[in-house]
Amino acid sequence: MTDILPADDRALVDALVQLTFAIQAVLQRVAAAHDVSMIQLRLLGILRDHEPGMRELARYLNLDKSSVSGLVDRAEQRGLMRREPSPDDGRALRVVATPLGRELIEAGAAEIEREVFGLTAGLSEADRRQLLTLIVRILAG
Amino acid sequence: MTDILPADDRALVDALVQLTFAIQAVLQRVAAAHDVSMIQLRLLGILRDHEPGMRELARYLNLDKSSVSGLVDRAEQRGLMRREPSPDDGRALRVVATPLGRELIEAGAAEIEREVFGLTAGLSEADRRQLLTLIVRILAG
DNA sequence: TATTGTTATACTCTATAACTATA
DNA sequence: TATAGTTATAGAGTATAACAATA
Repeated sequence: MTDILPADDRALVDALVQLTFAIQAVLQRVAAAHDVSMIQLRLLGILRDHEPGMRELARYLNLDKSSVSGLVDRAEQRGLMRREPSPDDGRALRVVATPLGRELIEAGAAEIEREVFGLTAGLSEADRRQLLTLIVRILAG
Repeated sequence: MTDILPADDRALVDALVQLTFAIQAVLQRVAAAHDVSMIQLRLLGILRDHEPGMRELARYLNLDKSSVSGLVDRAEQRGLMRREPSPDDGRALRVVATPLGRELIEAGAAEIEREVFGLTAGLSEADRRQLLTLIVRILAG
């Protein structure tokens, strides 16, 4: 594949959006394999490294706090997480993954890593380095 | 940014997933700006170049046909598309975008192009060419 | 008063199952 | 019988508005 032609902006945008759909399809499939929704998987992903309050969770997920109440309700009913009182603030809660929730997200994350990495099977090691560099620069923008 | 280090596979996967969320956020925002959902915008995107039947639409969107019935119901009520009888098959329909639906998707697509391209503002022309090449190779995989 | 969180309500999106009409 | 599509039903996800409890 040559680099001598100027990039077509629309082609780049189309490629980026198509890539998005391909990756979202992986996430969707992995979530479904564990019988949860993508948003629940994402929520568990946050709980991997955080014990956020409801408001913090709403900010991470870009949802209204009332939506998060419902998400956590259903996840709690499934035994994936629990609400704990905040030690500092009598109004606030901390949402914590249960061992079951942790198992699910660890397994899911491993599958996502394997499958998404698998999308890059056609690239060389140098290509992957280059791709990572470019994406990191986009995300830093 | 140097290329002398070997790529960390997990870092690449994380970057790809984060990029996905960033682009999905753009799509979500553009859809919301036009007061439609992402799935409705995507549906209209299909109607830009096709006049599919309900079953075909379900296949494109990877949804059950009954889900598509509801999507088209609501879009039709908003005047964005209409069902027409198929000339060939008495059972089948063709779904066609109305001028209003066409306006919406043309405007939305332009905004998406502008905003997604904007994400690459920190890249040089050569970087963009390289990025396009890499993504095309992933999608061809 | 402001903040944290829940609840009531309404709507969209989705799948499953049962149905109608046409092929 | 098989296919194209709809409808009934149920549940998840979401936002808005009103609320309770704490800061």
